[in-house]
Amino acid sequence: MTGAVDAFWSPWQDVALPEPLSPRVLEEILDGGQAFRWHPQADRSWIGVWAAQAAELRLSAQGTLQARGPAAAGPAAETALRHYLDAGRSARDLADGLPWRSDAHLARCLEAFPGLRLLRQPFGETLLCFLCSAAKQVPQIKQMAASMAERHGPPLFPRAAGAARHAALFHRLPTWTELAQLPEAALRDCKLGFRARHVHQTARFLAAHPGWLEQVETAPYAEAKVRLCELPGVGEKIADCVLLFGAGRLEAFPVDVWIIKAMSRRYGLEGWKPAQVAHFGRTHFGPWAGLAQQYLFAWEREEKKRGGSSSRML
DNA sequence: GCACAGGTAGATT
DNA sequence: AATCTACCTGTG
Repeated sequence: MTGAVDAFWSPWQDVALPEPLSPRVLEEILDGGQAFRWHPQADRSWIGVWAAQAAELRLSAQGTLQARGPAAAGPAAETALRHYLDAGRSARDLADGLPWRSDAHLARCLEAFPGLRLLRQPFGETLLCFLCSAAKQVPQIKQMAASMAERHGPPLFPRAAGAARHAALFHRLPTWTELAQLPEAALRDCKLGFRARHVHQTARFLAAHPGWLEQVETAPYAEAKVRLCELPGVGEKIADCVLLFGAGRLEAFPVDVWIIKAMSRRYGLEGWKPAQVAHFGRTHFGPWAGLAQQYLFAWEREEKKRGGSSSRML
């Protein structure tokens, strides 16, 4: 006998991942700056929404991942979740292709976050979230995404007992077509600030160019990046984030201030410009440079959280 | 009160 | 071609 509240969710099911995860690594995957729509719950589970999908994730004591979705979502949801998590691919095997044997710092990053993986997020909403990311920290980006979804994205499910607790959560983000209908002021009301103009103009551009986004998503990396940079508010960093997190292009190597600092401190690249760091990263880390970037990023964030003192020496 | 934040684009050296 | 600066807004 389960209560009415739990009738909303399907039973918990194992999600077979190639590697077990620690709570710390799961947090880094879901809340470490690649996705902005996962919310930690009091019981250490995570509730998240992507496209028209919703799921709750938790770890067993053994570090295996378990998931449940809205009962109404049906069996296709499991396939969608496995794709989103890129569950068929081993993060360890992928990371093994990085030059950790000759790079001691990278080696300790890989060791510190075993199983850290890149998500396969929907292309369009990855673009939207990273257009909002300029000069913002993760909690604020999450706030903007939540606000846009709640106000301008339709609810995923009819009101149900279980959904009521998280009613505000269970909206999908507005599509670019829907965004094109909104006045810029509506986006400013979602706390986007000057990013509202970028989102608005991008939406208008995409509305005027049907199929553009789909073409860019499947174009070769170099071409896709050039095209993305044509959008207002998209520069090299955001283009690389969209391609890495929203199109599975592991050769994309986004260079933000964290990576500048990391490369400066750990690799002695003091005073290097972003474009120089990007070139170094691509050549040093190789075809999966974007994966390396995620490990480096996780390391720096962790150190800051620990109040790392070495970050200020030299 | 004010600098700063996971950037970009246009102006100014 | 390299280096400022404005752009919104919450947080410290």
